[in-house]
Amino acid sequence: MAKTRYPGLTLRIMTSARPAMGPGKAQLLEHIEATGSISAAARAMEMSYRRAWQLVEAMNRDFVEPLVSTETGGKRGGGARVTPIGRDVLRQFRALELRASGAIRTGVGAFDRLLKKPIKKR
Amino acid sequence: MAKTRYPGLTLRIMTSARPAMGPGKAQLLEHIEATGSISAAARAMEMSYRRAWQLVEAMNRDFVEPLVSTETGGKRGGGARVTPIGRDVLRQFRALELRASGAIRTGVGAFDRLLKKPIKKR
DNA sequence: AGACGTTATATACCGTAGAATACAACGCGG
DNA sequence: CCGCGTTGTATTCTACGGTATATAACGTCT
Repeated sequence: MAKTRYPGLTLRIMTSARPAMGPGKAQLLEHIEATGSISAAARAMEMSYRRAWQLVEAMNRDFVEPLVSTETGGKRGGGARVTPIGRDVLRQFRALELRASGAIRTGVGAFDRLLKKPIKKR
Repeated sequence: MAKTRYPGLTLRIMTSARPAMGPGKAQLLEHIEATGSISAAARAMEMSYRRAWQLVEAMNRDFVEPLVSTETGGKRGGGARVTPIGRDVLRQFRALELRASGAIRTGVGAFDRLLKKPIKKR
């Protein structure tokens, strides 16, 4: 999964009520896509299973269709997959991050010079 | 003070350690500028004085010069003013928000159609 | 039948961010 | 000299987000 971060900014898409998509949920979706499991994704992110599950539940609730489908039992004991709309949401969000990041890149430099510690880059 | 929000996104400028500037601190600066007092700004935002003061302290610590200067005693009992660099930081941050918001405006529309509840607008 | 690794859910616990409260210092004005 | 409204600081309390833990249901495989 992409470990891409966008230096110096965090972007959150807000609904009227609460944050619908942000860096955390996006990364979780990527880990679920990579591992096929909520619990494996949670372990990879060093996040409790409960929290990961709650984030998945929130995403499935807030969007018109579930972003993650799950099944219990079976060969692997169960699993989770990112749905087509889930991949779509993820791709769109990453694109928005990139565009926002690109739009402010120059301005961030001036801002950086006013800070003691530099902007987060990695 | 400007009550401008940028529909659908929140932007935070991150240093290597922690968020250096975001919607909350920006709004606090505007209230301090408008009222000439940390406590009045806190009351206006329905925030505890302590929290407002901590945010001011963090900003004064993280930037090369204080964004807010204060004095105790005197006619009004004391007060706080946004320094020139403080106004500069605020202006730059609001500009960054605008540019980021503008850059993703079209994409946010597509995102919106995937959400049950619409994007925050006000 | 039983073991395994998941999802799904409940419950108890904890760490900490923030609120509430209290109080000293300051400086002007009555 | 005292009161007022600040800043600045310490202390206590509370609400809550998140962790840890336990357990049930599920389906496949041995």
